[in-house]
Amino acid sequence: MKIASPRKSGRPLSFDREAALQTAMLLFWRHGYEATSVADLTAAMGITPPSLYAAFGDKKALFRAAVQRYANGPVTSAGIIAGAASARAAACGLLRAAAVGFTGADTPPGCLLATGAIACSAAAADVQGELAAIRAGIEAQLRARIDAEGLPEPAVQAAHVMAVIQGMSTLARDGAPRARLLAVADLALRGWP
Amino acid sequence: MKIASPRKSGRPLSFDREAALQTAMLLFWRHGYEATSVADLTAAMGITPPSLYAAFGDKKALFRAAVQRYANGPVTSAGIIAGAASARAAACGLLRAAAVGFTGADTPPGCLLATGAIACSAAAADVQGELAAIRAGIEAQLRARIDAEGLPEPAVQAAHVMAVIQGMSTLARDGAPRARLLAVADLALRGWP
DNA sequence: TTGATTTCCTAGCGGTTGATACAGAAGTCA
DNA sequence: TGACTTCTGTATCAACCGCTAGGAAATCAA
Repeated sequence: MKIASPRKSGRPLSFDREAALQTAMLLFWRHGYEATSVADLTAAMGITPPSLYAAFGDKKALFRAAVQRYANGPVTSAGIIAGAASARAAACGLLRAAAVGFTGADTPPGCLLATGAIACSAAAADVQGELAAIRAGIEAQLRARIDAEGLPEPAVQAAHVMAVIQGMSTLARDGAPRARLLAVADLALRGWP
Repeated sequence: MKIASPRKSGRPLSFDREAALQTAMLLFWRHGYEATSVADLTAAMGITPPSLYAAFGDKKALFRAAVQRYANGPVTSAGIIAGAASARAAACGLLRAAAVGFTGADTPPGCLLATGAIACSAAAADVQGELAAIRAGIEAQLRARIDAEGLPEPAVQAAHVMAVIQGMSTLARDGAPRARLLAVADLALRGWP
């Protein structure tokens, strides 16, 4: 039974797997899952289709890995929520992180989780569901944080924050600058209980 | 020169053009522009490809006609904004109409303008831009309404309302019921100046 | 060097995409 | 009735889709 360290031998990889995954993530981020073709991916990653399939499985698995890389970056929603001093601080942190993350100079505008698979064919329904599950998880964590403080309407408050975040993704895609998004984030908290 | 009424002669259409357009609109609404194939459309509309192309031009023109039909329905954003008694009433009307419109029993969840062409390939960049222009137009009308009353930060207020509306589309797609969306709409107005 | 192992690229698979040539059918006109 | 116009279905186009078979090339242990 193979326990660990499969003693790699044979021809080594000719490309940086993490760099290729980063490139794929940026493409998916900009164009979404279905509108990004394998030909687009291989061209941007600088590899051929067989290398892509050998390294990542298939297009769906590559997208999942890209989403994983996106969600587990230096700033995570779970980290913001858990590390905040209060539910209000958690909501504020999420909104501000979204405003900044959706308007990065070196990244596509908007949010991969929000736009990666919103309207897609039946063949991508599972991918759509996975992103929805991630969004639901973030919303549930925020709701639990609000509920723990005994604030009113935790579900509605959490849903409102999520809606503003998803909407800011579209605003960013439509060209709204970071300052505008940060102002919207502040405004969204003005109705906090 | 052909002035008007091109004196239709020849074989008449064997299908109801408006009903077919309605069917196409619902398909685009659910799956978006690119994920809806011509084969999907012809199957649902009950016609063959040549009939579709003769009646509507091409897929892009059919989508534009569907968007037109969607935006010019019984309830329009421009009508809500123009008919409201105040800027606050306009924002409230838009938010509530969105909550209701995104959770119709006989229509797909969410908003065609929000999800019809969010993340798409370069070939659909023009369609994406057209939807963005429609969104920008609605936001501009709302902003003008706010500005006319001398309220503070009209641009940010309008952007916030638009963000909540776009976000509610995603919430609806993820299964949020109408009551939840209406509660979010009310909450979004709590920070009104 | 030899053999085992792994990755590499070339070429192409079957299927789907949006869109159309063609010929006949079904109407309106005189 | 017959000329004319328009719509209809069949059958298909070239291009692209996600994906892979097959063999050459590169690295390892021995």
